[in-house]
Amino acid sequence: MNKKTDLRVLRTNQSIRKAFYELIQEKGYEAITIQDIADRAMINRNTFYLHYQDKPDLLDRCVEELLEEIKNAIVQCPISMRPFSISTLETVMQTILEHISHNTSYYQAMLVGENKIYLFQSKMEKIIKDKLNEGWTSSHGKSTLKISKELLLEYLVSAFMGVIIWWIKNDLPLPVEEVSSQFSKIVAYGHFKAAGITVEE
Amino acid sequence: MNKKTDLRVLRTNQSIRKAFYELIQEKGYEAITIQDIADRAMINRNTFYLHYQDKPDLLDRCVEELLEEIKNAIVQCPISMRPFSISTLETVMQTILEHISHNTSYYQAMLVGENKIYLFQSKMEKIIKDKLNEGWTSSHGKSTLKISKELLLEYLVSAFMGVIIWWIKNDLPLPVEEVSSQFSKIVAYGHFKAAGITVEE
DNA sequence: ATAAATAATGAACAATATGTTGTTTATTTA
DNA sequence: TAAATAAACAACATATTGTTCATTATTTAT
Repeated sequence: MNKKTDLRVLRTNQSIRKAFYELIQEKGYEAITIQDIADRAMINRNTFYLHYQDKPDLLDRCVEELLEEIKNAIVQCPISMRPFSISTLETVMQTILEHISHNTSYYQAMLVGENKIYLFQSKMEKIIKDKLNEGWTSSHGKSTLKISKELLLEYLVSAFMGVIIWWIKNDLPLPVEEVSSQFSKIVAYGHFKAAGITVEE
Repeated sequence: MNKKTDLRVLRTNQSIRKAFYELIQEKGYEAITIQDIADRAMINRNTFYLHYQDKPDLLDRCVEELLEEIKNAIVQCPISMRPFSISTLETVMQTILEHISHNTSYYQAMLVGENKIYLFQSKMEKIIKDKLNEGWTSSHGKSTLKISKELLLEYLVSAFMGVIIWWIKNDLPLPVEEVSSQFSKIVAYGHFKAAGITVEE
C-alpha cells in the first residue's frame, strides 16, 4: 500500500524540467531537441520517453502546472464588475503579481524574451478573462452599456496582461501594491486623467 | 537594361505565398514541411530553395511585407500624447483598422486562431508602441506623471492590440469608426465611465 | 540484508525531413 | 531563333524522431 514515487523518477523528472526551462530561454522551444534535453539533464535520450510522450507533452505539462497555480491563487478573490468595484479588480491583480513574485524564474521563461511561450500567454489570458467575465455575469444589473461589452472585456484583459508582462520583463520594478493600484486607477478614471495628463477633446 | 522579373519567378512566388498562408491556417507554421508547400504550390521541392533560404526565411519575408504596409499606413498620422488628444489616437486606430479591412485574409492568418503567428503580433505591437511613444517624446511638456510612463504606455499598447485582434477575430463586427471612437473614449474617460457603468470607490 | 521490482542505459532500427549538388528539360527574354 | 535561366528530377549525406530489446543499476519492500 505504499504510493511513494521512486526516488529515481523524481530526480530524473526534476532534471528534465530544469534542463527544459533553461533551454527554452537559451534557444527557444522549437529549436530544442530531445537530445538537448537529455544531455543537459544528464540522462539517456530513451529515459526522456519513459517520462514524456514527446516535446509538446513536456511543454503542456509544464504550462498546465503553472496555470493551475494561478487559478488556485485567484479562485477565491471576490470579483464584481457591475457595479464596478476598483478594489476587486485591484485585488485580482495584486494576487497574481504576488504569486508571480514568488516564482519569478518560471514566469520569466514563459512570458519574457524572444523565446517566450506564447501558448502560455494565451492560456493565462483566458484564465484572467474568465475571472473578470465572472464578475460581469454574476452581478445582475441591467446591461445598457454604451460600449460593446466584448470590446470592453477584451480591452481590459489585454491591458491586464500587458501590465503583468511589462512588470516581469522589467524585473518587478515597482512594488506589487503600487502596480495594482496604478492599474486599477487607469482602468477606472481613464488613462490620462489618472496620469495627470491634460486631455483635449 | 530590362529589369522585368521572369514571369515564372512571379508565378512560382505567388504560388508559394498562397500555399503558405493556407497551410498556416490549416496546420500551423511549425507543422508545415517544405514538401507540404511544394505540393500545394505544385512546384518541385527544390524550386522552393531557389526562392527562399528555408521556412523561417519565407515567414520573415511574409511578415515584414505586411508590417511594412502598416508602417506606411500610419507614418503620416499626426500623434500627440502630451497634451493628449483623443482625435490623434483615434486617427491611428482608424487608419490601421481601415488598412486591415482591405487585407482581412492576411491578418486573419497572422493574428487569429490557434495557429496565429505570434512573431507577427509581437512586431506589430512594437510598431504601434513606437508610434505612440513618438507622440510622447515629440511634445515637450514637463513629465510630472503620477503614474509610471512605462506602465502607461504598455497598458495603452496592449489594449490597442487587444481591441484590434478582437475586431479581426470576430470578423469586423463593428464599423471602423465605431471601434476607434469607442476605444479612444475608454482610454480617455476610463473604462467604466465611458461604458456607463456605476463606479464604486 | 537480500530478493523482487523497476528505472535507467545503450545499441540498433526504420521513418521522416532537411539542405545540397549535379544533370536535364522547359520556358522566357532579347 | 539563340542565349539565358527557371524549374524539374534524382541522388546524397545528415539530423531528429520514436520505438524495440537486452543489459545494468538502483530502489523498495520483505
